[in-house]
Amino acid sequence: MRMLESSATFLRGHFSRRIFTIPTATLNRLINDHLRDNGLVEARRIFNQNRTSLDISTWNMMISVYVQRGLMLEAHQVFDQMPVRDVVSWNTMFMGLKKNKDPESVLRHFIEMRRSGLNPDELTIAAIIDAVSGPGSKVLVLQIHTLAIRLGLSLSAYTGSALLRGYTSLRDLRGLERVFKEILLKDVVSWNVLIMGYMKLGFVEDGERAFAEMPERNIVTWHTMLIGYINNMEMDKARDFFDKMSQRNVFSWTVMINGYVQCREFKVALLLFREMVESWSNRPSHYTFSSVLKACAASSSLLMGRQVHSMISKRGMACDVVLSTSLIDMYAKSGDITAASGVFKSMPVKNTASWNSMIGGFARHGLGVEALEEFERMVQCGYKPDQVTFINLLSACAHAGLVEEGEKQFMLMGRFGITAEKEHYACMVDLLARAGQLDKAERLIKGMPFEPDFVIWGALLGACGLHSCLELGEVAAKGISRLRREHPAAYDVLCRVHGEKGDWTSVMELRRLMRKTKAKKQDASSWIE
DNA sequence: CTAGGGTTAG
Repeated sequence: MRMLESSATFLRGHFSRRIFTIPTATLNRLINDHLRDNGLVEARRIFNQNRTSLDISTWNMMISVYVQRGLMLEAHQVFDQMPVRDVVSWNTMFMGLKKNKDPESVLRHFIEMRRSGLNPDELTIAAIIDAVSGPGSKVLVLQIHTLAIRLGLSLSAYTGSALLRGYTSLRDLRGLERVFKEILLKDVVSWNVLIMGYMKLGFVEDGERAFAEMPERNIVTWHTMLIGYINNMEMDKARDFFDKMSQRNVFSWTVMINGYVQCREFKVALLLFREMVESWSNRPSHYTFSSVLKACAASSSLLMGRQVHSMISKRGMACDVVLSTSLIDMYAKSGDITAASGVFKSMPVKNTASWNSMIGGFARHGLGVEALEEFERMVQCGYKPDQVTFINLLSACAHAGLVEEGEKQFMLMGRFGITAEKEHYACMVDLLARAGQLDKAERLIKGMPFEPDFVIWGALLGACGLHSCLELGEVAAKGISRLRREHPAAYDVLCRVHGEKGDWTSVMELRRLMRKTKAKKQDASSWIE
């Protein structure tokens, strides 16, 4: 390190007096050494001082470093100042923009690159395909594919894997298989992406066939299959596959546990987590804990949640924003609002989701005033509320009977650039109807910019039950039955209840059922039997 | 000098 510093000083000293060129390799090594030692600032200084004699690879390396650290502003700055750019410069920028989740910019820059007369290479094609992949961009994927063919790049495994992803995003099975056949030397990644494509399109058996046929497999292959089974809701196959895996790591366990969470098998998820911990084979990661906390929250397993919390602390695991937010949610959903608030207060860094969890927690506990206060603090701290914030806030008002406050917040949503969605209207209908302002609720429904859905009619119906308003209740019930084609299962429930005319206790029952459906909650049950 | 595939929060 000292040697590096002295050589930097040496270089600086000479440059102020004379002009001579340092070999590119030396400069690159010097800058690189500084970067390795975290001396980004120093590296930049050397870079700036030799600006006039820099080799293009040095420029590219500088961009790459910024990109890798997520400093896109700096990367852009260097990129803009380059006297001349090559394909590597562009590719590095594409990767940065992609990491920054800015596909439009990737496309914009690509057009600019083409205008400058440079030809794309494999990496370029891959980056562009990823940027234009998605529903409704069929033409672009096909065009990039055409371009790749014209440049003779479509046969490579690298470009091929991107094209496979592109056709998967178009849900084009034929295209997927055609591209795969075109790849000259198929490597393990090509096969993995093919399997992923089959699984995403729902062709589980084709995925299995490819898995059997492929010449070599790695752990990602196994994970691709596992995730494929889970997303196709083949939980038995997934578990069977998981049990047969020759090697397992944290990722494998987490995927399996999270799979059970996704299909609402919370107890099984927690049992598997326990198995993982007791086997001492792999240490849970942030991902694992996050999934497990979700399972605790959804099954109101407060004791288990507390155990997980202390596990996180004992392991000295950095409690990041995501994990803390999971903890808040877990505590709030399993009834310990004090603990939720404690975690929230201890967070050094918060984001919108953390605030939402906290406000949602207050709502759940009927603490409308606290929710409103927390919302005020959120805005004062400069955090931007989003759709979810207002759903939570309005439902807090509804639960606490704060009609005027709720109406006020509903009106103020636009000031934050948020337009009211169905969920917000549902909260408002619930709020007004519960408070007995049934006419107002009805008028709100009529004035909505969309058709009322099951939840909205349900809220109204329930309140009609509360306030013994048969007439409007009939309207709501009819509204629900009109939706029967969309919600056959819900209609069944309704018919069962509606058979007993005038029995509003049953309507309350229905309303409870509907609320449960909306909240996607499992029956409250404890981890400790 | 750039390097493709697998998972988290409301």
